[in-house]
Amino acid sequence: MEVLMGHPLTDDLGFLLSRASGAVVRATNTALAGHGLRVRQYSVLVLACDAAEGVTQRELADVLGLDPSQVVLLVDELAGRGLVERRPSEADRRTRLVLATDAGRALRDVAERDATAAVEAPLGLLADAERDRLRDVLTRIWTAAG
Amino acid sequence: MEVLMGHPLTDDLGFLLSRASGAVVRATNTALAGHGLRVRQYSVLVLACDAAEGVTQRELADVLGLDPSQVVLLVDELAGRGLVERRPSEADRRTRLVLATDAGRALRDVAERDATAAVEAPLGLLADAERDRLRDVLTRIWTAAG
DNA sequence: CCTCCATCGTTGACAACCTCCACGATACCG
DNA sequence: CGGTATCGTGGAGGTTGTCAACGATGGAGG
Repeated sequence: MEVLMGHPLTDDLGFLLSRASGAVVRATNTALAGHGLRVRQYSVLVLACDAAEGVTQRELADVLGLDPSQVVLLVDELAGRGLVERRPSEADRRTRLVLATDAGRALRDVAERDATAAVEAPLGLLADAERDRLRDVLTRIWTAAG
Repeated sequence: MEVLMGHPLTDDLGFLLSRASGAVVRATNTALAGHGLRVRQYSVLVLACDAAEGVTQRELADVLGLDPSQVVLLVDELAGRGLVERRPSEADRRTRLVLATDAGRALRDVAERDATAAVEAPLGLLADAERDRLRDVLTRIWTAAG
């Protein structure tokens, strides 16, 4: 069918996706700048804090949708600040488990407050049901694109 | 209340947004590579084709959420390939209107097919109602973040 | 008319990011 | 034991994001 609609581009889901994502990332970055963090680093830190047994860098790359070589640099920066540490895995000596330090967990807690506050403006106006629905749709898009 | 939920990061809308966006942009970029286009350029081209009277570069920057300096380079590349042209505005001589050429419109048509086909995998599984809802939510996020 | 200030496009510099390729070390399979 | 695959790492090259200037033009107020 595809009869006349509004602006072709502002109807394109891919465009709307990247534009909204850019805005949110921008806001989060400025909020995290006070802690010397960028969103990428913050994401790695959260994942490290979240995994009691540590996370493989390969797992980080898969979850974040990044190239493994990027993860190396991110973990380097976090480790250089003592927020995470690399521990060799006993099960598979190729992998190095990334674990959050106490300093890392502490920073994550305070940074999380600022991060959520920063996206309160764009995302806060969504109803709870809408947020759940959006979460579901975005994860489905991600898995379908894998 | 904020009681226990799933993975903290995979519940973060900002993260899900940027991850899904990255996947879609990646797919679109590889699809457009055959035409020598990237998503940015393609977006500019679409907007230029869409505006019969031409678009100001400032308008392009606003709609795309980009820095004006980026728009300059994008239009340069498109103009260098004869896909768009810059015409001085009579109303405001500071601005230069970006207009699509016939070649630009022709390329846009064929590129659009490949672009939509590329995102068919991640976005095709969404029902029409879901897509409308997603469009609405994403535009609201964008305007709220402005 | 003239002055002050805002806006548009443009340029340049710099950091961040993405993509790809290659390598050593280790694991796994036969 | 030999061949193949995976993990982390490094490097190269291109793309994007951010910011600060600058000249040219427009617009408002005296």
